[in-house]
Amino acid sequence: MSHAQKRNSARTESLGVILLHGEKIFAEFGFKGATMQAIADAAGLPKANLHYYFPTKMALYREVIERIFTIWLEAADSFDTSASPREALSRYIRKKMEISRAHPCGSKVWANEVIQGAPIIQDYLQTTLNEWTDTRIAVINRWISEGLIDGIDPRHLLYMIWATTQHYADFQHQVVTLNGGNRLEDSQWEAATKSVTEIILKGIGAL
Amino acid sequence: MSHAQKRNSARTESLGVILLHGEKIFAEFGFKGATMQAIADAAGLPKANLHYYFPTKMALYREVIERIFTIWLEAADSFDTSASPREALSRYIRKKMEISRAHPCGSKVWANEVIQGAPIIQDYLQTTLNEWTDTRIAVINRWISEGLIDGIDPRHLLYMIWATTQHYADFQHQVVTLNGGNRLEDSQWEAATKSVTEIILKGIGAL
DNA sequence: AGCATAGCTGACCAACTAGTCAAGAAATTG
DNA sequence: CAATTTCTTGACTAGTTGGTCAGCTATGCT
Repeated sequence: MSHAQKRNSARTESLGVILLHGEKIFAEFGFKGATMQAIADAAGLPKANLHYYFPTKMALYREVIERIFTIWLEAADSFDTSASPREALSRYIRKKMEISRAHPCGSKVWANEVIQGAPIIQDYLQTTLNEWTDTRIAVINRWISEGLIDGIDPRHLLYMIWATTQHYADFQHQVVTLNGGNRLEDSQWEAATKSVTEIILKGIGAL
Repeated sequence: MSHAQKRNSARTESLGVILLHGEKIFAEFGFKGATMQAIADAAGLPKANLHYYFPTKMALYREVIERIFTIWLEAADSFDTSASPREALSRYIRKKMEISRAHPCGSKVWANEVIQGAPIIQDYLQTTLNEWTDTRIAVINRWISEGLIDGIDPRHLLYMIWATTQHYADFQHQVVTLNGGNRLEDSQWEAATKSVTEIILKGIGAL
């Protein structure tokens, strides 16, 4: 490894560790409840080091939110508007379930943020999310007019998909507790994904 | 009003105001993020007055949680195990939607608590909620064996109902933003309730 | 009225928190 | 090697927070 790479990797490594544990602590305590000291302890770094990379707690929080939003956008793309309802929704639901499994803390930070009135992400909601939602509503309405699915309200269908898939991340603790205290296994995640997909697809007459 | 009633009403009134605004602030900032001063300001009382009724912030929080749990138990009872799937689930979903509308802050506090790993309500989850869930799973399995609904996994059906109905409370801000910034009207709540009920009932083959 | 009790509150304190800073360690460059 | 830049960190500060307490007011009782 060259010197340049060494230095660069030191920065990358520190940034990664801080963001990873920041996400965890913000997920657990919300913005106000999380402390820089707690994040520093979790990351195994002195608190002053965090302030070297992120001038304020808010700056770190924004970065964490930004990353989650990027991941969310990837899932959004999997909602293929040119596919059949069955295909498009199956893929979208599966992708959302995978994100819930791979990034539960990110989902929790997002949930916390929205519960608290979305002080930071308000602009995302009004612009990007709103536009994305409108295009998908149009697609779903087209499906309805083409007789591919029942005449349901597209908005409530989207809410149901979001709510249900994110439930497995945000309410992870409750799900685990009701699963006898054991984390969901591969097969249980697969079963959950299939259950959710089947009920929703059949529920809108897409089967 | 008699003297006894006056004194008693002073206590009742103060307790009610504190619990009401405590719920609001805890919903907005989580346990650690909420401050006694913020609750006091919201309630229009000096902070010391809160400590007269509740010795610690934790004691106030527990009381708030307790009240929400009571409301939740009422809804749980509306899941009539002797009714048909169609009737039992329709009534349960409607009740849950009504609670989301009438007690959004309570729902948010519950959500925050679960997201944070349920440090306070862990025992509720393991005992009361676990038992309630088991009895309902048994009922749903009976419906399946009687051919009244499809052979779905009861657990995931329950999660879907919880997630979707509570979404309208917990993610209220997101729902309102995507509704052009306007709170849902009576007719929109009714439409949401019907959409959710229809998709789920049809989705499990109960229609 | 006069005493007793419940309810209320301003002022205070010890603990904690975000953010600063100066001094130094490590890496990079010429 | 020496100069320069990047990175790291212990120690500090100003502001905030949960909780206390002595004294106050209002209510209830006889």
